[in-house]
Amino acid sequence: MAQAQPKASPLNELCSALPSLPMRLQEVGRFVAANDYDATTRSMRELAAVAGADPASFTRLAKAIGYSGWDELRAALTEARRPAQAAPFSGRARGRRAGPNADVTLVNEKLEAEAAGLGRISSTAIADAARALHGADRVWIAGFRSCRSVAELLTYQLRLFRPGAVQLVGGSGPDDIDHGAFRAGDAVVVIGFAPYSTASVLSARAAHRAGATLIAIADTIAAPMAEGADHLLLYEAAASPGFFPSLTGAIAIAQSLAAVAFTLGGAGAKRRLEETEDRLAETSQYFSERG
Amino acid sequence: MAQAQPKASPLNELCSALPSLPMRLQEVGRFVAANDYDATTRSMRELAAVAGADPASFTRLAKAIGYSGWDELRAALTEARRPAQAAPFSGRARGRRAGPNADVTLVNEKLEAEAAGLGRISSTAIADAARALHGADRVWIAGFRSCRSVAELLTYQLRLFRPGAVQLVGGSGPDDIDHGAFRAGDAVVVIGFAPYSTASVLSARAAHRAGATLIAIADTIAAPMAEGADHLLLYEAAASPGFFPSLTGAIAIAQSLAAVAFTLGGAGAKRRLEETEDRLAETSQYFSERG
DNA sequence: TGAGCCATGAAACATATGTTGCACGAATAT
DNA sequence: ATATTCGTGCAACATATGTTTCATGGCTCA
Repeated sequence: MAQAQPKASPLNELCSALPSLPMRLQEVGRFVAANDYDATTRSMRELAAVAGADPASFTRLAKAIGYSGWDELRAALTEARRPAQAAPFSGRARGRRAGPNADVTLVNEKLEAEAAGLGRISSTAIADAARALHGADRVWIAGFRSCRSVAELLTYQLRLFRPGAVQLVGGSGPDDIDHGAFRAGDAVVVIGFAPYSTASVLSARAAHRAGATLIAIADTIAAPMAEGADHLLLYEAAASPGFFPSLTGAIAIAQSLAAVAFTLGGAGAKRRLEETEDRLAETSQYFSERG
Repeated sequence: MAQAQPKASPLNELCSALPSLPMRLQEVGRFVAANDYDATTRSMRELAAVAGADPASFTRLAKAIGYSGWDELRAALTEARRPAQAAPFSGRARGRRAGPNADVTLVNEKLEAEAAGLGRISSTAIADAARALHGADRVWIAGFRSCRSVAELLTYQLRLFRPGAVQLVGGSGPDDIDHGAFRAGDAVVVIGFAPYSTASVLSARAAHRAGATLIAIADTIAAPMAEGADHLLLYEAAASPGFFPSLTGAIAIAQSLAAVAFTLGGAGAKRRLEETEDRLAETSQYFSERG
């Protein structure tokens, strides 16, 4: 048992220890994890009353996960919650040398670059495209290979409030691609970056040929699916280090697109969203503690 | 003339009342204002020791500002510091003012918040998880509903250099879920945020039960799939405005995970990636101008 | 079935907590 | 100059806090 986590957050060690604990302590532990702010401020007895448990359980919980008592656990939690001081943080220096922490450095740079990339997305272009999306009779979404995840996310979110009008191109496999279904009045969203998959380019061309509104999400103006696009949403795929282009920007665009389209949908969209959520909840797609 | 500030924060009323207080109470009051976090957590006597004052001063300070005692002041400070609750989906869709550029503003806010959220991802946790991924015999990836897109992206990227070892849970539909397939030595990645889909929670539990390494990507430490997780990667889903939780952070984590796992794979991973790309190119999955 | 173990709740314990009364000293008013 | 008020520290108070102990009930294992 090589538990070599030198400095884990108290909540982490709590959660990882949960499953091996007695039932009651699990409940209490979950309560603490879910209400960690109150755990640090209110008293043990108050917590017990709200959680519907015995005060002693908290002491036992603390001891069960290695602390000397509730006081010590609480102290650890408060320290973990302490707001980030405007600290000098000498450690954040950009040491680039490859050492045992080369991985961490890689991740840091990646995240930094992606955060910067998000800033270069054109919000007006997104708003325009969303209006086009809102006005379309039907919406088709095409993305293949690594872009498939973006396409599916956009499809999923749009379907929440436009159930019948949104279609994922090739949703049931490669044979499901029917570019002939595009019509004038439709909107087609094509997502892609270099190297561009053949299917995405064909989708874009078919959309253009059919007279549908073409919305391209791509990494370059020179992208093949950008030719003849009515709306072109650009993001930086190559900016971040790593072996593979980044999709963070594309995801951000997709989400913004869905969000704006939703607000344009107004009360009707809101109602349909609620209906969908209710249906999901009723069919117990969602998990609840009381199982 | 009544009070000009109808609903001032406790700290504000404290500061505005400071000048008219006795010297010693001013010192104590300033100390409380400067260390309000400790004021809510540490005890009165501890504060007195650090501030170099008498414990009674705190009680007197509270009464001087209009509270019944230190307990009441502390309670007010505690409530003021309470973190903003994450509202359910449809609940947060309301309340957005309609204007000519409301859409653009919405997008801007969203992108800004997401860029900020990326900064709070723990890169060391990702590096650790990637090592676990690298060491695993097989890798299972579970994500459902809106998280499905993240799961698919991670599956796709990992498969590029570990073709046989990576499996998407439920890849061929809901009937394809076989939690019994998890074994010790496997790694299981579960992605989810509130409201948590039942399938994801079941996957996490099955992984834990099977003795597999559980890597959870979630929005909260209190997430059900985080229980018993060997690696917990957190991102901010609720931070950004919009009708739906943001997946940008989860995508960023997935990509970083894949990137680090790839570097750990070394020359072998690089070779397999090249093989995969060559194969895709040969079968004309990729578009070329001369195509 | 019986013995032992463990989880759990209630009550008793020692202690730390917030509060209040008191004494002393300085500043102010008469 | 004396009397009074007010600010301040100290110490005692009543109480709430975290902890521990004990009795009970359910469970497992022999």
